Amino acid sequence: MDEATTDATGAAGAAEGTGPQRRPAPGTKSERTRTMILETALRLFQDRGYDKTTMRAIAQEAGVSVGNAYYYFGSKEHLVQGFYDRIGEQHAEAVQDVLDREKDLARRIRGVLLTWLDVAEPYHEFATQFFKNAADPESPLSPFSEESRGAREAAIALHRRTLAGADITYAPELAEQLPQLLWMQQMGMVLYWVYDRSPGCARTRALVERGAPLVARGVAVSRFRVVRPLVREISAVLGEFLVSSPRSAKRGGPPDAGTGAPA
Amino acid sequence: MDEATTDATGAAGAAEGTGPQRRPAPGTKSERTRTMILETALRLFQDRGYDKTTMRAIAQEAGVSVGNAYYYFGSKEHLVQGFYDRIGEQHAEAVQDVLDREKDLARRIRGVLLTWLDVAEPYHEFATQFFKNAADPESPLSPFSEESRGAREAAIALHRRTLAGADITYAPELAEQLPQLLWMQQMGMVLYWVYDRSPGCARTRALVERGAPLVARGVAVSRFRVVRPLVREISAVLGEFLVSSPRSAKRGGPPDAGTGAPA
DNA sequence: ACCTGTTTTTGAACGCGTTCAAGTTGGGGG
DNA sequence: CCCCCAACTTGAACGCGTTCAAAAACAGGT
Repeated sequence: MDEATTDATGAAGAAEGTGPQRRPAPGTKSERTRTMILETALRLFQDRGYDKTTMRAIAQEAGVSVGNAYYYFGSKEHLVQGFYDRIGEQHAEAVQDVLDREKDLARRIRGVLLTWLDVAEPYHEFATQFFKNAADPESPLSPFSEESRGAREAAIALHRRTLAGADITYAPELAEQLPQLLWMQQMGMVLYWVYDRSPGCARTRALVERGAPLVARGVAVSRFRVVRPLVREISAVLGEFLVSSPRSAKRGGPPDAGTGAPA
Repeated sequence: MDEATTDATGAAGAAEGTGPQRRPAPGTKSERTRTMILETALRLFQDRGYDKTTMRAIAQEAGVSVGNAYYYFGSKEHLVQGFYDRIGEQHAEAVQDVLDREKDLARRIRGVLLTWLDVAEPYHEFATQFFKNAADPESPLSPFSEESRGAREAAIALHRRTLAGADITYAPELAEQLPQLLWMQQMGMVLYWVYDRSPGCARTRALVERGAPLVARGVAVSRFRVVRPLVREISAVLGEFLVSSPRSAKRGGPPDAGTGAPA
């Protein structure tokens, strides 16, 4: 947190820490140590929960020293990044089925979201515990952070495919922002999911069942006369304030979110 | 966090901790100590930020011991609750002006939100730091938590007045959920605001300028034919899944959120 | 005044995430 | 073979939030 203290050692003086913090060449011993630590951490997280898993325990279980873990991972939070990627990949794979089969937008959205819930289910309890870190704007775990960009764009791309393969027409002005909107809907669902304590996350599932057709209808309705100016304006605002994939992050503004209760 | 360890002392065996944790009778010495600690904490938070303010510093500055601070406040987070109430009250007061003057819904919403930004501005940096705690479902700071219920319902009531005093008609089915929807819009804005690093939070203000009329128009449009079934369905879903003021919290489901942008 | 029980207050101690100066290893040039 | 520099590894130590047994202050009742 304090950049000042970091380079107190002087010495190398390299900007951001001394360690590698990024994957070393595969096959090397270093790489094996790294994945050993990561695997151990993820396993313990899942077993005991995030808070109850101590860095000391991770290190011991992985057969290394505490300091060594910090050589490869900047913080405890950085260890969680693995989950993002893992879930994202599994989701993308599991969703293929639905996208191939279904043509109806509502069904596609429903399928994509429910599949995500299936994939993420094992991590539910664990997710609850580290969710707070994810919400911290400074944290690399934030879905809006630079570090999460990869996972985020992959997810948005997935929603683009969801829309592309559906047999509907909607206001063309929305074409660009819609995938992001769907992604935000997903983030909303995740938020709900994190709070959800019903068995099997039944409530979240119910929300998806009800919400998906609703969103699909909203999209379909966007081409009608009465709402057209509204849609046009919405589109403009979204374009200006939404998380944009290529640009932003340079400008003064935040990475960001939307106006409130969209979807 | 571990209830088990708490009553290891046995003794009193009272359920939730030994201390009072709620306001003692006013006027007593105890009460003065309590507010002394609270005031000191809030001051230091604002001066140095949340993370850099240590419990030891708070205790020392307030002229008590660390343990004593914990006698009155269950945790560091509990000390922040004061901000919620304070901002809420100041907002409610500052907003009166706008609600008296304006009749147009868009202007009213705009005014309410911008006023909030004005009131909260001094705490922006500080808010960024403890926002992560607020996002934790377990935390008493969560806007959805039981402990925040008071502040939350007050805020929703404020939005109810915002709607009531406006010269528009909208789909009657929405009457019940609309205030909550506006509250969620506000939560969305807060999310954006927390991430916003532009000077004077100009971007958040711009978002409000653009978003407020948009939301107002959305509300107005709700009475048209084409969207009527959609509105009806939306209303039903919201009613089932939104944070409800009186009920919920008993049922199996989560305290919860809506489909859209998180809080 | 004194005993008695409750409320308040203390500060040392615990376990945690994290840091750092010092150590070990490994491999390439003399 | 040895030396050297970088990559890697160590574990004690730091500062934090939090806990707890014990001390102090207080309030009646006798």
